[in-house]
Amino acid sequence: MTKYEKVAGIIRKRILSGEYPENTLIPNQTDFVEEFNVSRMTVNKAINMLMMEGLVYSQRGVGTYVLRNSSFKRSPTLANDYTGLTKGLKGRKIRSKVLLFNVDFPSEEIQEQLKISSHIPVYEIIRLRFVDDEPFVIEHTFMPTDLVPNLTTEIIEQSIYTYLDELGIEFAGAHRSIQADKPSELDQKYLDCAADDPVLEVEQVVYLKNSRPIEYSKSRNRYDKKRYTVLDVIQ
Amino acid sequence: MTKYEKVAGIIRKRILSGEYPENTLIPNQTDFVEEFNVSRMTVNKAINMLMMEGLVYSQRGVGTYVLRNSSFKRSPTLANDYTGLTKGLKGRKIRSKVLLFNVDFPSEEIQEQLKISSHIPVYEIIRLRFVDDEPFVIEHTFMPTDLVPNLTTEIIEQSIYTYLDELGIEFAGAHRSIQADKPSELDQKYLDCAADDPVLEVEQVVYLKNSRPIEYSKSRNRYDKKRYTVLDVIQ
DNA sequence: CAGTGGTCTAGACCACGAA
DNA sequence: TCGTGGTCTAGACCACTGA
Repeated sequence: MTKYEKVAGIIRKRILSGEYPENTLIPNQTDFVEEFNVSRMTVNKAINMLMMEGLVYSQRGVGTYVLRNSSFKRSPTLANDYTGLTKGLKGRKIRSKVLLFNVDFPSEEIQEQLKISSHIPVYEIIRLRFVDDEPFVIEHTFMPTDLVPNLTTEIIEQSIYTYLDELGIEFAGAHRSIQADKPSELDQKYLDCAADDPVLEVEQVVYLKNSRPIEYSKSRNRYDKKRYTVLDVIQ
Repeated sequence: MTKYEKVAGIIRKRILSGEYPENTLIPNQTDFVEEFNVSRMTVNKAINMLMMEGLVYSQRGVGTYVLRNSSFKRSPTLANDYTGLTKGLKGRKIRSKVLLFNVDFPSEEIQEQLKISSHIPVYEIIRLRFVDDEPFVIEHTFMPTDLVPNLTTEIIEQSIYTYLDELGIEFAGAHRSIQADKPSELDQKYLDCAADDPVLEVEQVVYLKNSRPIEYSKSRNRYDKKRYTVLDVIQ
C-alpha cells in the first residue's frame, strides 16, 4: 500500500461519508500536505486517482470539487469484466456448459488478433454460462496453446481465469468493442431468446503484462441481461 | 505543451513508426533522462501516458514493452463521443431534424440525473441526426436552462456542443451506459429500421468542470451503424 | 492581487525480476 | 547480485481564477 493510495483512501472515505459534501471544494493540497505529513506531489497523485474515478474534479486557480458523494455505482463492469464472470459476479451461482472445445491452427483473423504465427495451435472454446441457473451469456473464446498449458474440460467447465490466476499469469489490460446484433441460431437456442430479441456483443482482446495477447473472445448476452458502463474523464 | 507531453509525443512517434518494434523493450527511463534532459519523474509520467493509451506496458524489474505499433484505432469513440457528432465525425456532412424542442419542469428522474430541484426548467430535445444524408442516430436530450441560456431552434439544428464551446463552457467528463434494445416506433419510423433490427442505446450524463451535470441524454443507433470501443488498462 | 492546482527537478530509497 | 521501474521528498516556478 503506497502513501498516495492511503491518502486517496482517506479522502475517498470522507467524500463517500458526506464529510466533504457534493458540489463543494475539498481542502487544498497544501492543507493535506500538513495533515498527512507527505509531499504535495503525493497529495496531487492521490487526488488524481480520485479524479480518474470520477469522484472529484480539480481546476487550477479554483480548487477541487466533489462531483458525487455516494451510492453511485462506480464503473461496475469496466475494471472487472475481462476476468470473466466468476470474479465479476461473486456470490451468484455460476456454471458453464461446454458447447465446443477444440484445438486447431489459427485462421488469419485469429493470427492477427492474438499476434501469433500460423503454426501455433489455439484453443477454440464455446461456453454457455448460467448465473443462478438462468442462461446468461455465450462466450466464444480463442487462446494460444503455448500460453495456457494443459487446459482441460474440467477447467473450462469451471472458470478459466481462476486457473490462469493459479498459474500466476497477470494481465495488463484489454481492448473491447461493444455492439448490438441480431440473435444467431445459437443465441436463440441457448440464450432462450426470440428471433427479434437483440443481443449485446462484447468483443475483446486481453493482454498479458509481457505484452502478448492471451485471449480473443466474443461474448453475447440477451439485451435485457447486460449493460455496460463507462466512465470518461477528460484529461 | 508540457515537457512530459513532448517526451510522450516523441516516444509515441518512434513506436508508431516502428523504430521501437512491437513486443520489444524500449530504452529504460534513465536513458531517456539523458536524451531529453529532463528528470526521471517527467519521463515516468510520459511513459505512464503511453501506458494509459495502451501503447506500452511497464513492469518493475523488467522494463517497458511495446504492446502495439501502429494502425490500431486508438480508443476512437471513447474520448470524443460525448461532444456529439459534429466533432466526432469531422469531414462528414452532418445535419439534424428537430423532432421535439420543449421547455418544462423536470420529472423526478431528470432531477436526479441532472442534480437539480424541481423549479429549474429543463430543455427537452429530440433530434434525428443524419450523416451524409443517411439517418444515423436519434438523440433524446435534457439540459437545465440555467446552464444553457438562449438555446434556439437554429442552434439545435446545427451543433449544441459547438454553441457551448463558444460560450466557453468546459467539460470534466461523462458517465455512460451502453445497452442493446428493441426498436421503438420512433426508431422504426426515423432510423429506417425493421421491427427486428436491434438498436444500440448510449445513455450518458455529461459533467462540467464546476461539477454540475449539463446533459442527460439517450442516443439510439441502428445496430449496424455504431459500435463502441473501450480500452481498459489495469492499474 | 492572493490563492489555487500543474509541473518540474535532483536525488533518494525501495520492490521486483532475472541471471 | 544488478538493473529495472515505482514512489517519495522539499522546494521551486508557473498558469489560471476570482476578487
